[in-house]
Amino acid sequence: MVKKQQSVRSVIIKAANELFYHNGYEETSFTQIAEKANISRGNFYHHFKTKEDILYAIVDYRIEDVTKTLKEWTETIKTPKARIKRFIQILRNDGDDAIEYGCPMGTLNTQLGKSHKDLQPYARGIFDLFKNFLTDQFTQLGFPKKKAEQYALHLISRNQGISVVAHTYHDIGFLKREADTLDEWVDQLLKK
Amino acid sequence: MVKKQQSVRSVIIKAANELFYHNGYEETSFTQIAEKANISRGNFYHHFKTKEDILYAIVDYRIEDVTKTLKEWTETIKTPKARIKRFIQILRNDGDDAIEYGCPMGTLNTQLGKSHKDLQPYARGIFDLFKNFLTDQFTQLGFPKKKAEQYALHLISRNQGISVVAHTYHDIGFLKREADTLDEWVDQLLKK
DNA sequence: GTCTATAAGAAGATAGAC
DNA sequence: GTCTATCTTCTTATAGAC
Repeated sequence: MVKKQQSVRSVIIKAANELFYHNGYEETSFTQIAEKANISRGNFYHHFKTKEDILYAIVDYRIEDVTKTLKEWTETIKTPKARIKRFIQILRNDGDDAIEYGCPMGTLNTQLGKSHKDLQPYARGIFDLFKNFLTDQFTQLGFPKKKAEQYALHLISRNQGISVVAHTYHDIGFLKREADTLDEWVDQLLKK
Repeated sequence: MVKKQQSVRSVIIKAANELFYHNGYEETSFTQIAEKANISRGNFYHHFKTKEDILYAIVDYRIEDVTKTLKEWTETIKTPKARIKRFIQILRNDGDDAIEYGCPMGTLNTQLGKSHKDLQPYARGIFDLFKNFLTDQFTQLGFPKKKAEQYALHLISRNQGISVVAHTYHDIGFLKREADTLDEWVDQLLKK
């Protein structure tokens, strides 16, 4: 069985993506990325001209990844309510990483909001994917567009807060308890 | 009227505190701090031996500041419920800064959680002040210790989520709407 | 495309004069 | 205590051989 050859560019992006998530953007050097990707520092510059370039590429990579995931959810999960609950389920599934490193989407935005304000609007595109997806679900449940959007942002906000506190306290129990509370919030809202 | 002379150490801490909040820890250089504090780079090292030293000093400064604030709240605000609502009110009062830079407490922890894992537990001390304060209020309202602590963390979590999303979208309307929703949550909880 | 070698600059940190 | 001058190390980035 032949494993599909990954392009060097793709290997670099995946290495950098993980390093940025674990150690932060500013704290990650080209040396580290090159080592993790098993290429020389010089070769790196053949694929990416500046450090910002790779950040853009990483955001694109994540957007592509999330888009694929949400498309799959839409196709395989039948009801809007179940899709909303699937979003909440991310907290439990990725709980260990969230405890250790926070939410990949949230921490990237928080960091860029300080060090690279020009790039932050671009990174916000990942939030938009979830926001639009959730808004769609609430709209399909009969809520007017504006209300649907507010509920979508509310859910994302709760999700982000849980990640921040769970990360700060390294508390997986808190995370699971709050995920349950979020599920209950959805149940209450849709019971009316 | 004579203005009280601030110590150089205090001036450095305040300058660094603002720079760390606005631009991030790793992104702030000694040159920037020295410029803002109007001292030479060399003088800086007379007061702080390493960059970590100043981070510890900043956390101490913030802890002192928050401790003073919470003491004042306890003395001037009569009911536990009103004190809890005062916590929520922070969102509205500091909304403009939150939109621009996020929550000072949350973003510091998020950043240290990546770049300086050893320092993060120290910075968590600021969270603990609010956590203990809110736990006290819920306890005084008759909730058992464990439940009181869970509600305290729930409130902090909601507060953090609101800051992250409001910062990401630079949306003050969202922040105010969600602060109102949090107030309602408290009303509902205490109505029972 | 991939490499080695190296440049140019900024960072944190130190030494020592005043 | 405060300054200027300097050191060392690490960073991003480039040049040019293969």
